[in-house]
Amino acid sequence: MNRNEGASNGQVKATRLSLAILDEIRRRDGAGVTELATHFDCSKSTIHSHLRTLSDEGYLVNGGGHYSIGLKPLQLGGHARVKHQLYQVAKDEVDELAEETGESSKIIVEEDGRGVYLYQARAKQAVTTDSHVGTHVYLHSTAVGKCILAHLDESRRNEILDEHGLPQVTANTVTDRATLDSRLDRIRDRGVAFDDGERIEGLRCVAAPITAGDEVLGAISVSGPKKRIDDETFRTTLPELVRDTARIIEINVTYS
Amino acid sequence: MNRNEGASNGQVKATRLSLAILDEIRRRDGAGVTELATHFDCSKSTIHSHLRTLSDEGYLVNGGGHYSIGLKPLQLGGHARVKHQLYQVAKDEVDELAEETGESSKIIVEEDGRGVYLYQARAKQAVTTDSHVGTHVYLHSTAVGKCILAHLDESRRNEILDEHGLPQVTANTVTDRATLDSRLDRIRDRGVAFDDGERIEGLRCVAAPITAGDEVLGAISVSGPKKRIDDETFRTTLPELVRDTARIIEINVTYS
DNA sequence: TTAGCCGTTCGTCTAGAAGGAACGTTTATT
DNA sequence: AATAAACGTTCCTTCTAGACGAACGGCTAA
Repeated sequence: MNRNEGASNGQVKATRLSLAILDEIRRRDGAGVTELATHFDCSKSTIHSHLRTLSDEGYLVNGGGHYSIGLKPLQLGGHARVKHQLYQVAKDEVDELAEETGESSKIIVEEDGRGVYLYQARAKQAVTTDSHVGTHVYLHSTAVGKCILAHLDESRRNEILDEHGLPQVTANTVTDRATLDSRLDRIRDRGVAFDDGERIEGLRCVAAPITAGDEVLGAISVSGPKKRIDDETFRTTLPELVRDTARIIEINVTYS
Repeated sequence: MNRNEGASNGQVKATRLSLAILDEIRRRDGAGVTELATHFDCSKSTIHSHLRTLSDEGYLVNGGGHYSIGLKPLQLGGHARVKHQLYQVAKDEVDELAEETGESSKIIVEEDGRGVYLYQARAKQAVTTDSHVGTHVYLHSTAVGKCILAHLDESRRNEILDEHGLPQVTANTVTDRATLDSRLDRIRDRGVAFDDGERIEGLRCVAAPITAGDEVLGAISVSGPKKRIDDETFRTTLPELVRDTARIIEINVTYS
């Protein structure tokens, strides 16, 4: 009957469906029983019992038959974040970076071959983008992601790039493996990475990796609109600032 | 035949267990199969299949048999937060409040009769407390909570207080219903609430509710150590500042 | 008023969740 | 070094409870 993929052995099918429902509701920004039943090709009653359970536990909120994400995940996520070493040692520095530059500054870590924003500090005039805490992005299409890619060991890097490929996000996204490799080389040399509208049109970003020994913990970045970040700032001022901040964070890591 | 017990009707038991496991791992700050099997009084293999599923979906990370909370919940939580009206209109104001006062400033909303921190802005010298984004607190033991209680309709307020009671958190916590009621009256009169070490010893907090029409959306606060917030600041300066900021946020709500 | 769509509830059936025992490692003890 | 204890993990069997389809009640629109 159900032609599920073979990789789901020794797992709890009901939980899988519950979590898949959560994710679908996030993607749709809220949903109802019928549309979810259609999407997952199963009965309304099945979906309903899952929704009821998830609502009861605070993972969903039910607004007259329309279900949307509740605040319970925020408790778990907040916990995971606070316990994350990089968050503890980098948050204050990233706050300062945002304040000094007047732009948006972020901490990102790798998970399952993609990048996750751990934290975002926004100065008042900073642009609001679609990226908020918890957002997943492709590693090859952002400066922060390329920092991480550059410092992963080769086998892991190949694994990730094979799995996710190099999807084109904007006109400027690097979609060629050779080009990407040469960029990663330069990132390793310089200690900073650039993104000139590769993920979001008109958005420039400068990033630096945070390493401990031979392991990369994540990366930090400053990003803002092209019209406000001129070439001089983009190529000289910001790289120095971001690189220096990354060094301070690495020292924090060592003594924490 | 059907063993339906208590309040768990028409719900998915496997999902309930999965979510209970997540919460227990959060409380324990990571756990292993055996201790969880003991805690839930069920077989190791059952726990294991749940853990495997949750890890596979990114809700947990498995570090050599020790499981801890993953970053996937951060994605859901971040989404829920960004979609929350109060976060959108209050974040910038709360950032400013933290900067002006040099203390910690928060946004809180009510969920299931308890308070949830939606956002926290910390100035550099601000104290680090146990409360981070997503933390749940009792409404009667914080200034922000009392703001919300004061502006809920009476039936809902009674419902909440009956369900959770008035547990004593510190020596200063209000545990008497009559005392609480008179404080709530004063909060309604003044538009601000105070907390002088009622939740955390030595921590003072000033809060103001955010209302829209007759509905309370949540509350904002500034909190800091008693030694830094003198009586004058605590009773006059901060209340005015917090109240004014709340008014601005309420205007933002109206025009959003 | 009626038709159609929605979320919700109910009772049945069998898929799959739960349990127990055994395995392979790792860590502590003698 | 040998042994024991404890852990996470796997396998297989049993019967619980998750999935289903049909029916219900509430809502909106024609």
